[in-house]
Amino acid sequence: MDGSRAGRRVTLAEVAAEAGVSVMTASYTYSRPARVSAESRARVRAAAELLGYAGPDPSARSLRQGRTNCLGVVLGEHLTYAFDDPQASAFLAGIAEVCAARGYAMTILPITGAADDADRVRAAAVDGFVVWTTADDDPVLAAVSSQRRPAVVHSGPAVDGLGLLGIDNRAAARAVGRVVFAEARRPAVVSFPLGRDRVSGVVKGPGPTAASFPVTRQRLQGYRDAARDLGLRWESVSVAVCARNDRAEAEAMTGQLLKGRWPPDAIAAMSDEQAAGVLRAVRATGRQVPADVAVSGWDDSVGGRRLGLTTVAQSLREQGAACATAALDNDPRQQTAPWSVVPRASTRR
Amino acid sequence: MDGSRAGRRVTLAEVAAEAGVSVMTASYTYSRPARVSAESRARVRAAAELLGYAGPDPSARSLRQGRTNCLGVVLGEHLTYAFDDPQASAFLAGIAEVCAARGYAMTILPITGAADDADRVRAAAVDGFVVWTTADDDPVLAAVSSQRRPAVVHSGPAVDGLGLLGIDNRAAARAVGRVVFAEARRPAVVSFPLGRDRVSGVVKGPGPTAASFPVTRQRLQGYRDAARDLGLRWESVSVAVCARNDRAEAEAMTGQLLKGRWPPDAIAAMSDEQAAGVLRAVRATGRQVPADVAVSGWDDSVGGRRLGLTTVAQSLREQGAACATAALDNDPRQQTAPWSVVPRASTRR
DNA sequence: CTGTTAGCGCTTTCAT
DNA sequence: ATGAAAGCGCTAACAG
Repeated sequence: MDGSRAGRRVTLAEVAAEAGVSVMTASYTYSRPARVSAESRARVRAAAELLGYAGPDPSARSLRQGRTNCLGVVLGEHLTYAFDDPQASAFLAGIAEVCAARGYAMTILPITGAADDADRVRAAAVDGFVVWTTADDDPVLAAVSSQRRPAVVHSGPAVDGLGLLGIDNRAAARAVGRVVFAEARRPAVVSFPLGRDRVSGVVKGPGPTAASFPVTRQRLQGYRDAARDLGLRWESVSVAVCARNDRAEAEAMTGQLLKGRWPPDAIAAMSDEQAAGVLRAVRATGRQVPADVAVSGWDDSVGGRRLGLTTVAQSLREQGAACATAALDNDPRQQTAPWSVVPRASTRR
Repeated sequence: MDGSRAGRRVTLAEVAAEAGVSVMTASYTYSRPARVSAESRARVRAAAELLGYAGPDPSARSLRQGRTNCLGVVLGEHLTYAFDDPQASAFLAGIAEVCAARGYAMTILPITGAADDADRVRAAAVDGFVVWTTADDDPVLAAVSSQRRPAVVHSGPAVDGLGLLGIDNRAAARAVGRVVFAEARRPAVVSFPLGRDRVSGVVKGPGPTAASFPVTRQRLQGYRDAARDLGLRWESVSVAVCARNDRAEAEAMTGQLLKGRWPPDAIAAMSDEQAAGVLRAVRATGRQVPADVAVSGWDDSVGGRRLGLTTVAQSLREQGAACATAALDNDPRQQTAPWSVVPRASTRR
């Protein structure tokens, strides 16, 4: 079972000896070749080749230089799930772009929701962190914060001393809510989970602290603002909380809403993915969109565009890039990213 | 611009001094707490808290222990694109799963296609590599191979001494080709790019060495096998080579094929994403699927399922997990993953 | 352009 | 249960 690729390490000192030069000449051959004569360089290269030296040991170099050239990415409890979420993937792509441009590697930390997550954050050989949005009570936030390394949290929660970057979710939800709830009498929301327990179910007009995911909380507040702007009672608005950002679950939850005593005539979802499920469920009951039920999504995805979904446009890719830049530049400011409402045929105006 | 999170490092020695114990007692407090008396442990913890010590420095620990607890992932020239590709994302999710379970971090290397890619591979502080399939002539393969660390290449090219894991693309293409080309007289293929230059265009019956991406090459060979099995001349089969795995480009290329003098009556694509574009282009000309044109995809994606696409099912997620396991276990074997043809309504039988 | 010295922060080894 | 010594492999700083 054991392969042959565990050979004893060759050191720079051995290469230098073989080449008949000092260790520093060998070292400079790799780190600053211009400072070494062409002849020495050639001898060092030849010796390295002969001995099978694969270049300076990265850990030793990191220890000496005091930096790793790695940016850490904390995906909260999502982990593998993040790769399934197109928005999270776009965010990672943005980080990857910046890392590639600056010669940094991108270290994704294995968060699982278990108690030892904090240890893993502490054990990460990285120069800074980008944290994908998580819940207020997520212990990895404290672990990141206790490191003396720059970190930026995407979309919250805000942590003292750490950067924060994202859109104004409340304002965006209010804006799109006004569009989707226009001319409606029984608005409803299909929501992301409220907290890390990811309990699903329908609640009525949840209060401003019902959700511990800041993104969910702020969007709910924005939808509430929109409802009130339009003279609608938030307290009677049904919010179908889904455990995951998932088309199938949104479809099932919408089916429930439509079977209720007060079937909604406008549904604001929190992603285009969810909204696609909402559309299916609405049409499955023979209702027309937007005449009978208006629907809005979030994220302006390719799929949503095809479905004619009114949505909130934002660039997770650019936000990922901006988070990475801020983390690598040790810039702990709060930054606000742009967004816009894209009205399409799924809403009444 | 500079934040306050660049404080001087606190060392274990300082913590030990503050706690009034030896450095080793402080060290054991972190690495093997059971070997330290409860009292010493408490004093060390208190001293660490007081001084703001965030735990042993990962680079120093890596240097001393000779391992990093990081698995490197090489995405070839794709990099950011990999996050857009659902199959690559699934593969990464599989790797992430294994890494999380074994307490490893997952380091994605910043490959850009530039000349310094090899340096970056060499500079990676990782214990092993998983390489996402690339072209025969990709220089990062040599860079990975020259490291004395275990590595597994997904789907090829095969590299001496490195592990190899993937499905038998040729056999799978032959099998699905027999289904989609059945009863056809003018089969065609919508293909991934042939080489790293990613030139697009239509070629006729390309030979078995036309492609330097092994996956593309093997699938083309399999489609050729299938054509010949059915008594069709491969030399007259049009292969529309796309630059990217992308719905829009496949749609455009298919449009070209259908406008030609010998419009195809069966089209085998290399992904469900491409096949979705093929379907749109076919239907845009008023043709029926499969009566006028049979279509097949590859990967058994959720979207493909909805479209009723005949396809090849494989689990990239499981393959990612298997690659990670093999790399971490230093197991350089060649392993073959399972696949199956899923016949659906987009083909004639 | 090249070499010497010192030490990055930690853990292995061996002793007590 | 605790500690002293040694050194992982490399490069910053300085001297020649």
